[in-house]
Amino acid sequence: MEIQGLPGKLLAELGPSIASGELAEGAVLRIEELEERFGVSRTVVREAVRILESMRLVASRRRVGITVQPRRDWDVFDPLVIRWRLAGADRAAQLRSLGSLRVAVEPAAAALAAQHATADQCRELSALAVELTVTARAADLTAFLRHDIDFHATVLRASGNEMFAHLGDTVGAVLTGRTEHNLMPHQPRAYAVQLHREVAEAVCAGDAERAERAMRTIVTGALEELAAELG
Amino acid sequence: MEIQGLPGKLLAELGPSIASGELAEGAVLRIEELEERFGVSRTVVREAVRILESMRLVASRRRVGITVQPRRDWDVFDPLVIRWRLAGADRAAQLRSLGSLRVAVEPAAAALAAQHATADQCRELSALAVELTVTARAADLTAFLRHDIDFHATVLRASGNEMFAHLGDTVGAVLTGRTEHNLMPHQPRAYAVQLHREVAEAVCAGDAERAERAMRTIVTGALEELAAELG
DNA sequence: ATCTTGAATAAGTCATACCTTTGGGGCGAT
DNA sequence: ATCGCCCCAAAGGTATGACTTATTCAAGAT
Repeated sequence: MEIQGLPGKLLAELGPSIASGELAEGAVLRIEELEERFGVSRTVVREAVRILESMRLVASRRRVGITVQPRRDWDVFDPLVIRWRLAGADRAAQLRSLGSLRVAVEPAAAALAAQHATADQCRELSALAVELTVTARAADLTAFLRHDIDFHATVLRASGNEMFAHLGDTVGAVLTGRTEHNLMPHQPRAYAVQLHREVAEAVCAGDAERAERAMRTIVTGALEELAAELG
Repeated sequence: MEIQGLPGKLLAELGPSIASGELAEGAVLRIEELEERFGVSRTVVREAVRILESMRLVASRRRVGITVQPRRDWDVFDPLVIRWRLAGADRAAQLRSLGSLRVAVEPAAAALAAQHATADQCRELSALAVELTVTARAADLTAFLRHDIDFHATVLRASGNEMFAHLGDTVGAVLTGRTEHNLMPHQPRAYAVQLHREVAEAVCAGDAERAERAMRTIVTGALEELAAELG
């Protein structure tokens, strides 16, 4: 759990309820009601609500209560909101949004990585590319996933752009979700693995254009598979 | 102010202090100290701190206090964090990050917009392109800025991707900051204006490739100017 | 019908007491 | 002198009750 303590418990309950649409836009909660429902004090309820408010999932107004806000107001970049949506009924929409985001960001990150990656990061990318090849061949999806996440996170980090770097976890969540819901081929496609190797090579060689192209192929491929899977 | 009430006051003070580096990584605050400093109750302090914690600007530990977290942990996509950084000593770095993000996202958004824009959005884009032309010629920077922000926000919204759409405000903040700090030519370049018209046209014509290319030219140009300006 | 006013309601704030965790110092054993 | 254990104090975490303030809604006046 991200946020600790009792407020975290409330969040873990309320956040997903709202993100999944179970608590629809306009639904009203009251502090007192939440106190009773969770058996906690006002202090705790208020802190949890404040956090939801800062994510714009809810708005609190006097004499009215705590009302669930329309989706378009939600802070869709908040890591918790993303996780909650991925876990619930909104999963498909969230995956689509993130898919497009990846298509936009990851190729650009790869290009920057080719210019800014440190020697260590190059070594790590190369090593991860090897691991991907090995685990793909062995059809070890768990290890493959771990290295795949690591690979993309490393590229994003190597871009030298802090905002790109922060998308590492989010991309990780997407990949995890994809594997968990069997949106992945039973054995990773050799072609995709080959592209990862190419990204690693190009980044290490400082070839921004090739890195970008290879990465774009990877993420557009992923997006297409996703679209096919989700209809 | 985004977050209302007394906790908002604290945030408005603490957030910028941290974002600007005035309160450096590792600095320790105590609840009691903040109570006295701001003349508010524990409840209020705690709620403000909770929010800072959810942005990962600080972490709270028993027996230690509230410690400022290293930059790399910050939730750099949080709109408030972005605004605070833009307002303070971190402005240059934040603008650079956002510049790269724009280069990645806006062309992709323009391409999607060409496929998904509604008739209304097309009309709005066209009208805004006209306004840009007019206000640029009149060297009315204020009106130009307003329409420029609106233009980019509309393209992002028209992409049909909620995450892209949410970057509208952020891009607006960047453009505002650029104008306020005279990082803009005294009169908007005719060339840039022409590119906006081209984006509008291409989007309305459903020509994704041309829309993407024109938008890419705009944002890479902005990034280059920024780099030149900031060294 | 419209405006005013007042009462009811729910969030916002405060003060205080108490619980829980944890870092660090002191003490003893080795 | 060093190591390890234990206990205490410090600071955040939670609970509670009283009070304040804003806001809605409706009743009554115009």
